[in-house]
Amino acid sequence: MSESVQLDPVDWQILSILQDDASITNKALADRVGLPTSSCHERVRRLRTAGVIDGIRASVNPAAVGRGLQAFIAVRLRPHRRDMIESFTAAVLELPETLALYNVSGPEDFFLHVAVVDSTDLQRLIIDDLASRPEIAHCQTHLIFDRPLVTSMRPYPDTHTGPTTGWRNRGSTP
Amino acid sequence: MSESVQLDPVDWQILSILQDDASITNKALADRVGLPTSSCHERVRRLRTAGVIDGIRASVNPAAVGRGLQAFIAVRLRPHRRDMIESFTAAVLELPETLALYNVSGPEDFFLHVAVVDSTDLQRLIIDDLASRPEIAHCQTHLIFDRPLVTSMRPYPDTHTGPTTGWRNRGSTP
DNA sequence: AAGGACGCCCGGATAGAATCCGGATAATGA
DNA sequence: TCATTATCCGGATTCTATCCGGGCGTCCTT
Repeated sequence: MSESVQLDPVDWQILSILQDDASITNKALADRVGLPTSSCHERVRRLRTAGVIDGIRASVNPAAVGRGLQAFIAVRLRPHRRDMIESFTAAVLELPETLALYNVSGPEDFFLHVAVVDSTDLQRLIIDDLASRPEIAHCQTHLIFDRPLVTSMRPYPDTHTGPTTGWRNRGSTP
Repeated sequence: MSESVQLDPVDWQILSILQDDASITNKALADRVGLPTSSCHERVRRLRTAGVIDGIRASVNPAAVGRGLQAFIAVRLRPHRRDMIESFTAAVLELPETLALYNVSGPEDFFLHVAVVDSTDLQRLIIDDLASRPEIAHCQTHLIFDRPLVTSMRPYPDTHTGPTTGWRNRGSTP
């Protein structure tokens, strides 16, 4: 399912547009990439069934719903036992403040990305919901300044020397 | 623009569905929340113009395009000067490996979220593209195990005592 | 308390898009 | 060179998004 798929420049162009705004109509998308609607539609359908596009999602602006503050909380657990890891992740994913949880290597075990109302709310979250948990040994908080700078999935340039994801090069050279 | 908006339970229900799958048709969405299509459409339109929904985006599965490894790189800069911060962020956002860049408080200055082919590729990225930059004092890499657990933006339960985002409670009680 | 104004809900009509299908065409391998 | 296969592409049909007008409940004003 996640076998690396060969993508040609038009596919990447489609991905670039859809990652930025997937509410565009197929007709407008087709016009922008210079394809008939049916071909464009077929491309998108293929990208979805291949698992390259694994979902179309609405992104909610946390600040617009009163969550003006975001933070990363680096969490270190007590000597790891599988059941403790599972109870920790289950509890964290239930919290409405949680945006994402990353299990990472290094001195910290987890990076927890949260969106809260303000610093008071963050303090409450850490004290009541995290530090009180027995499986947590240590928490370090990193406030996120401004809005995170998010980019989209882009191809390596074709001059790239490392392991390549390949190109299909379907009839693009006249 | 980012003034906190009042949302009722139906709005949150719509947000929950659209954050999970925004490719759903308005008709199907309306059926799931128990509203006529026109009312549902109006709700969604309002959520978009209010900035609560700030975009509909396709999410690309990095593994499906040959980027099987993700990592956070915690970056510490040399004594901060604004121009150095700007040159650093500009350079990082140009890298095709960059997924997101967070400017954070704490001992580290930035968390850089990247998707690369494999550990060799990650090593190349750090050595060639990051450590070589004069404004970077230190990099600490945290490999991300498995797939990150991502949740969606959810409301606080109404029993929540902290600062509330409020409810509209539009005619939900017969 | 009564009146008025505003916002929201809702059904229907129309324009436009998504989707399917068959033939044409180019790439691939023997 | 020829057969095969995958993709491209145009058109027709079905479904959807979207707009519009009326009705109703609620809140504010006086």
